[in-house]
Amino acid sequence: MARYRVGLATRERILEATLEVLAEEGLVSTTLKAITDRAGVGAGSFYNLFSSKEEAVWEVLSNAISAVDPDPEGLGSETVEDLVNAFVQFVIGDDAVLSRIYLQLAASALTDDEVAARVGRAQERRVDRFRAALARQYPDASPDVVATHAEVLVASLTGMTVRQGYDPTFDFARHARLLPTDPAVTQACMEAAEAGAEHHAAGPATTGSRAGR
Amino acid sequence: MARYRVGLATRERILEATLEVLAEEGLVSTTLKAITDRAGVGAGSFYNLFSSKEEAVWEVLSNAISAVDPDPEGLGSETVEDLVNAFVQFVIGDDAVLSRIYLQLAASALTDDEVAARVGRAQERRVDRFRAALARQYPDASPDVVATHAEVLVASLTGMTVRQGYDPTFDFARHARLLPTDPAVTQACMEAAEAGAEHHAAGPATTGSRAGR
DNA sequence: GGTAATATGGAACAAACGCTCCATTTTGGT
DNA sequence: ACCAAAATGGAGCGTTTGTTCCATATTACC
Repeated sequence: MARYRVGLATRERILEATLEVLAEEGLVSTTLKAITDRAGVGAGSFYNLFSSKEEAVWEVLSNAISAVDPDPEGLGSETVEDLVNAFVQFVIGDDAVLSRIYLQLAASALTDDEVAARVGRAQERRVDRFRAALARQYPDASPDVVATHAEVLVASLTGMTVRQGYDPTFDFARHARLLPTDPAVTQACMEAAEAGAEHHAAGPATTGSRAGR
Repeated sequence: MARYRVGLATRERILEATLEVLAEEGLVSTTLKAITDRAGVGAGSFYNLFSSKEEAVWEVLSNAISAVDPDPEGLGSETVEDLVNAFVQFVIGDDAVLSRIYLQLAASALTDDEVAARVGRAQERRVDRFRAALARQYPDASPDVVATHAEVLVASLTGMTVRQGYDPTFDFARHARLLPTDPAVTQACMEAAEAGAEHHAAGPATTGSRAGR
């Protein structure tokens, strides 16, 4: 829709404004007026470049989604530490707005199937990369344990991102780097859980079954 | 505002409808018409009982927030396992709508300071209960390690709740129960991280410092 | 059963929403 | 310099939002 240089320039300006407004106002509260005001353009200019508000928003959101897992070049040699560090950068780095938008997305996934599908795919890819890195670093661990461990790892990072969202004093980087990377931890937990389940099956067991020291 | 029995009854009906609509439509997309239609009342009746839409919504949200940590009676004797099980019930139990609303809240905390404050307080209470339970079960662990472990534990559960949000096939209960409850895990991670940091300080270290198997 | 307080549904309101339309200006190849 | 194509800002469209107003119906106490 844009063929002159000025048009392409304002297009970029609009996308930038959309990103900022999304981060500040949230996904549903982002209005067209807020976008055009910040970009310094009229509604006519906007609709000359985008067919709808949704189109501009989705273009920004797609970038946010793919920005979670950067450096596709390092695929196949990255370590778990590398992936965790990339996640930390995503949350507290220069482009931290993206992680805020990502959380908005996760919330709207609850009520919007299309969003759920896209976020789900992105998250799946991320878990896969963690799984691959874990399998590379711990070749002796069983695939099942590695898969579960990757799942828990990504979930923990996501949860800390939420925490960081409403509590900016939370030391995200420190906590993120303290997550266990060794699948042996998960293996131990699985065995403990199994033993606990048997123990549970043995006696009727009240809800307050103590683990003790 | 309600003094007759019929008034109190419709008030309850409206709150119930609000809860349902909130869970289905999300926090921002919940409209007054959706609420009144589902409750089967006119707008006049609504404003006879509530001074604004926000008031009804907040009343429901407050309940959702406090429902995260039930059974205040068990305070002081509950185990970590108990707390995890309570969380699992919160997410996949009969009142699972509440966990959906809770996620919506966490997202709006990003753009609304009042929401952030309330969610933050609730989360703090929850971490405290985990910390207390951990300290009870592992009296030999250092308070600092226990605190960090509680933080990581709650974050992991929250992250899994997000996961469950956009992927209903995710086995929340299984993964939740596989989380490490022993603070020794966190302690080991802290020591490993410290060693890694020293190692990092020693050599200029590329981003790809391998952990090895 | 009379009566004042409360409850009820729906018409009507102003504000905000996404979007269209259009007169005007700017662009870029000739 | 010319001119068709593209870019621009803003008035205004229809719709939806939360809320108010009010005539009527119901309630509960004497």
